[in-house]
Amino acid sequence: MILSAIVDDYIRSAEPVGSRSISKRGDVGFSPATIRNEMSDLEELGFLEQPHTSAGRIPSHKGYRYYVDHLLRTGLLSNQDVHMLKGVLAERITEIEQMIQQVAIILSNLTNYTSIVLGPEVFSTTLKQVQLVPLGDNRAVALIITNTGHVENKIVTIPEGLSVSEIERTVAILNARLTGVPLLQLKAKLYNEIASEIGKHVSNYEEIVKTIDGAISSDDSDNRLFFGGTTNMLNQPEFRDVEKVKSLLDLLDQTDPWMKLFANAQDGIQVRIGTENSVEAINNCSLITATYSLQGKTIGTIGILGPTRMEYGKVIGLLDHFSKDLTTILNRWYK
Amino acid sequence: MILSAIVDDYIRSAEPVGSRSISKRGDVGFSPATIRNEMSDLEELGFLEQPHTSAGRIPSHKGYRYYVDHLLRTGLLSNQDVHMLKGVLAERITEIEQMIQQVAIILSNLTNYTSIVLGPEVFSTTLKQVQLVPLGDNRAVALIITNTGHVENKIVTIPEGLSVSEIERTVAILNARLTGVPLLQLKAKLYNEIASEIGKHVSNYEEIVKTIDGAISSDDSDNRLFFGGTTNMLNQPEFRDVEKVKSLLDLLDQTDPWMKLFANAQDGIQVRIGTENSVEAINNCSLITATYSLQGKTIGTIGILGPTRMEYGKVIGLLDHFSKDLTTILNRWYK
DNA sequence: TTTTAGCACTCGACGGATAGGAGTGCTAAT
DNA sequence: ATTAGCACTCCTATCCGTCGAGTGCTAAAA
Repeated sequence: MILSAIVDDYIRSAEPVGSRSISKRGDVGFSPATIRNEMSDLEELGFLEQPHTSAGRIPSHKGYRYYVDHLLRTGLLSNQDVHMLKGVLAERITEIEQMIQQVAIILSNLTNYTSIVLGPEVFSTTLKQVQLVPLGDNRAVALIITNTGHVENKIVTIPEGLSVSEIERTVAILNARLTGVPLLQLKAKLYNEIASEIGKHVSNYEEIVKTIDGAISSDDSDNRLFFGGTTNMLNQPEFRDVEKVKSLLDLLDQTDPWMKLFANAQDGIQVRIGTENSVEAINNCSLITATYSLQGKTIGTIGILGPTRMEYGKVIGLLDHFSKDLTTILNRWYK
Repeated sequence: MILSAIVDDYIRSAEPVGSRSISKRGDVGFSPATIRNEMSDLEELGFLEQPHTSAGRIPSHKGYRYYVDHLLRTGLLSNQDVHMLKGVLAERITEIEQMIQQVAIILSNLTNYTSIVLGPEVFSTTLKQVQLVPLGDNRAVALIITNTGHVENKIVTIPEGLSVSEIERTVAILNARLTGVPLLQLKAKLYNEIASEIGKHVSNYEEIVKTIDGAISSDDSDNRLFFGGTTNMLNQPEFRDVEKVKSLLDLLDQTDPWMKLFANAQDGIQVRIGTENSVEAINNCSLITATYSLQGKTIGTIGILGPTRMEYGKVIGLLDHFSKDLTTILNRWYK
């Protein structure tokens, strides 16, 4: 009970909390002296730490962990929040990416922290259709359409001396053989199986295979990561130091670290506190993530990054609600 | 000569410069006392200011302006820089936007300031071709291809009860009548001229005009602005205060202010110092811009944002070189 | 045995005082 | 016209004393 009170207080004030202020709150019916004794014990057990002698206590990582695992009462969403959520998700949006970006913005607005949203994962996204649209000048637009409704276009140069019927046949083969194949496997499949088949129908197939290769090697791996409210972090007192701001912003500019952080995401809500995050720049932050899915398969992650001193209850409640709503909407949409 | 020395020194050290340190530099052959007299005069004329009595002087906005207009010797690019530049621009890139983004990154790396690049302007970009690619399910991908080589795709829902030939006819009309029209005028033209013509050939033309409208109203106005090295600013001593960092970063998140700042860009290099920028958050910054063009028409802007205390000579030289190279390459490419 | 009151002690934050130094402005000499 | 010299100003850093929040311990109370 005392640990819970300390964490709550610290989350609100960002300052070491002393025995007297706990006692005065009313929900703990003990005198400061008693609380002091307990706090001393809690410190010995590793749940609290003291910035210096004769200062109040602040929760340690272990303390936060215990708080999250055992003491937390997940906050219910306010009506206002739910209403806002409904409004956004109800909008008819044609592309999944637009929606994802919207989600990132809303999340950061509601929490005042930074949100990170990972769009549909490449390895569960499959090819739905390939289209080639001629532009003249030996150029064409290759359209790669995925099962998540995303359309990607790429300009390709068509090899010399290829007849229209040859091109049509090639596209037909691609569609027949590659539909339903995960994007990540396209390349392997192209070389292992399709290339030879194309060779049967088309003359200089080496050139054309190379062209296809260029078209399908997607370069949008970094388009899948969206951030919202990056400057919200600057409001937190733990980022009053410009050096820390810089290292965080530099991190937000990169893609790789986030992929690693999100890679081992299990289904459901996950809370990683401080050094539990493998990236050093956010060792005094906590990252809470939730997954969303399509047709029973997890396809993406939404997350909130805040200081370790973040409002776990509220954020967990929000992410839980959000991820479920997102899943529902996506599934209804793609039926 | 003395003003020049003071500005140079201040740019390097970021600290008020005194008479003694100027005298010691050697290139001004006077004693501190003489320099003091001159400095006093310069202050009276408004070129210098004193943070407080008995501190050194720093250049005022007027001082910077005079320095830039009359005293500046544009720094030549180092061989290294030129080489790096060539390397990037030589790469064969299929989309103009990729190149623009590359440019932003390189600029910020070379200068250690923040770069802002405005891609091909909507009002000089014209439509080259419209294509409709059916997806099944009453859905299709509309492709909008511009003269700058950019392809945009949008998913549209085709109104019920429209025959294939009707659709084909509609697209043919669009291509015949809209090719060469600036993107910004598409909408007006659609309603004023095309709608009635479509009406002659197609039954429920209201629905289809609405669909076309949805497809051509581009939402990528914010895709045209690229930033590079946003965190570079944090290295500058004038941004040791988190509040300033926040107001700058908030500004970088927006699009509108930059459009306004870039709107009245004339051809060639333009230097705007401090409060000459209409946006308050960058009143202690300078913005240097240069334009690039295609077929003689200015189509975009590249710029560097730094503290007023920025290395004008180096940056101006770099931007000049860069914008010319960019123009050359673009023109060669689109011939 | 648990809880509480009392008290001495610690340590950081805040404020005033002081010394040092960089730089100026003025005057008189060169 | 330039320079040396000197008094003066004002910022910065440092030291020191005070204040207050908070602890830890001991002894008394429940």
